[in-house]
Amino acid sequence: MERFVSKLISFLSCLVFRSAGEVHRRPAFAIVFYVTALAGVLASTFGRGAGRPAEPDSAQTRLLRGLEEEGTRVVERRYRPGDEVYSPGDSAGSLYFLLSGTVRAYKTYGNLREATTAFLKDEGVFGVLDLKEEGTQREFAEAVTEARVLTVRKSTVAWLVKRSPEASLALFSTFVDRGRQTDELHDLLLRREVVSRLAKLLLNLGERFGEQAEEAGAVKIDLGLTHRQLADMIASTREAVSKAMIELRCEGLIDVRDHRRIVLIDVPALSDRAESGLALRGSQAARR
Amino acid sequence: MERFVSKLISFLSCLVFRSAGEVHRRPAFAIVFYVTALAGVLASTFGRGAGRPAEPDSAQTRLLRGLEEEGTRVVERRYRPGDEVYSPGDSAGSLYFLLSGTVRAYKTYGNLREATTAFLKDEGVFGVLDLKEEGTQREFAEAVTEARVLTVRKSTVAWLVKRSPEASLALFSTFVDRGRQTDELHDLLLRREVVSRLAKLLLNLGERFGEQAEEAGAVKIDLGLTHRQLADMIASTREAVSKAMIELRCEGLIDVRDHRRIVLIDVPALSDRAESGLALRGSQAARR
DNA sequence: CGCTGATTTGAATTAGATCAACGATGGTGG
DNA sequence: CCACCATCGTTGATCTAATTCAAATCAGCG
Repeated sequence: MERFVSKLISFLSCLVFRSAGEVHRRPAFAIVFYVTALAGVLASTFGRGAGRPAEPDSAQTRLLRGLEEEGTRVVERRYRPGDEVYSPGDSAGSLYFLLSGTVRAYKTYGNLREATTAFLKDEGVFGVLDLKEEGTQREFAEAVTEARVLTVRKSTVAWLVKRSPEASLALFSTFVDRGRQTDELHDLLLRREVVSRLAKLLLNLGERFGEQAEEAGAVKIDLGLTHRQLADMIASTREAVSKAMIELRCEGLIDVRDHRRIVLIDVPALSDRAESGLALRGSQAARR
Repeated sequence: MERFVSKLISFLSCLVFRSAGEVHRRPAFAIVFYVTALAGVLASTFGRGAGRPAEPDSAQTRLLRGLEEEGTRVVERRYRPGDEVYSPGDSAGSLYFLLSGTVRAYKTYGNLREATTAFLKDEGVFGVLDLKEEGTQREFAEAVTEARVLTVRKSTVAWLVKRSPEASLALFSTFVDRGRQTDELHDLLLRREVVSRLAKLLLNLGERFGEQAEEAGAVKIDLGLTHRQLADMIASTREAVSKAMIELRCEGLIDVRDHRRIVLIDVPALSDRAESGLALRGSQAARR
């Protein structure tokens, strides 16, 4: 009976583009602080995250500074872990700029599974990346950690773009950064085997969020990611990730320290693992 | 022995980011016509493809008209089916605008397989979508049919963007169009079963390239795609596509007429097929 | 007419999803 | 402070779909 109810919920939920997981996980509604900010306020707001703030001269910073100088109206919101920023069907009239914290965008697919399509930390745009106000969101976005997000109406951005070439180029760069991540996601999803996908993911994460580890050449990924989160990023399952992680650990390519601290020991070898599903096998495929 | 040679070639080829298939398929070098064009020339060049020309007011047309009016120097090249536009490692200093014909971008992965990451007809940008001149290509691009491509240095585009807000917005739209396609590719790759992926692909193609078929509500896809090409678009194999096509045909969702003319009979049903790997089954997954 | 490449079919194999079960962990509320 | 509960990490057994391999038919083209 419980099972049936669960199914029913999931079915109904799907109708409105929400997975059952969604519903279960967030019984309480997001608590959001609204801060209507004008130029003066913004000056004190940007780049002061608890975590590593956006680089002082990143494209995003330049863009937001542009907005600031023009004295446009924007909204900063704070989210707590698990809070939803938007979900499919919501208006896509704004762009969202991450100021601090971590946010992920994801889609649901198949039977109640979710695939993380973007993982942002401390900076980055999200939302539907265009300047048309009409559309609707086609994916979910939620805060992973405490996060500060700046919401800007697209008309405002378009107005700024028309006005300032610098802002235009800055916006470009911001979008392009996201584009590159999207490309990496492709590379990831193409790989057949879970180990390959995982290896590739770890390399990507290492490149974007990695810190110098104790050992020379080793990279530390200190995001506290669970196996489930990793699974969602490579379109697989907890169990499969578990096994793959163990495999990589046994091969000495990675190491996991005091729960969740992933260290990439041998990056070149990891790359190999990521590329070749198995370079060893047959390889007569695609001979045309 | 032959087999060994084939392996060796493929191995060596991979080192320079070229699949063996690549090498085998194009024994002759691409023959390319260079047409250095200035403003006056361009006026007579744009939008006169053999195929359906870009809409007179598409973002791309506006953008190119902008270039034209500024009298900037661009290059139009013609490619024959199978000719390579660029491959990984080539400079990414230019943007490529498709004027007529069909072009695809693809990556190689696993053991000599290729995945089509973009499929453009009559219009669209390709190349590394940013305005930095330094990088290198990370994928292949080849002409599928006879094609005319306009090559524009990124510095030229950047210069135009700084100069003209309209051009800036037009470039934006052009990029955004590609972004949407990329998103669709994600949706595609996430699906587990081949039938789902294929159904989704056909729907996408129908939406982008479909024509009204004889029957009401039916959509005709007349691109002359082979099963292999379809397979490359959904990261699968010829055989699997064959079977999936038959399955869809038996269910009366699609029809194939005189070789390669695909007709989507029942679009709504096809959507169902695309969404639910199988809505019927277990569905206890991801219950957290 | 004989080629090459495309399509179709079938059989064998395999990777991974699914399902179940258990100890460990960490946070919550009493 | 402790009991409780949810989630996490791990393992193993089962099952399914898709790749791989092999082979035969068909279509179009020089």
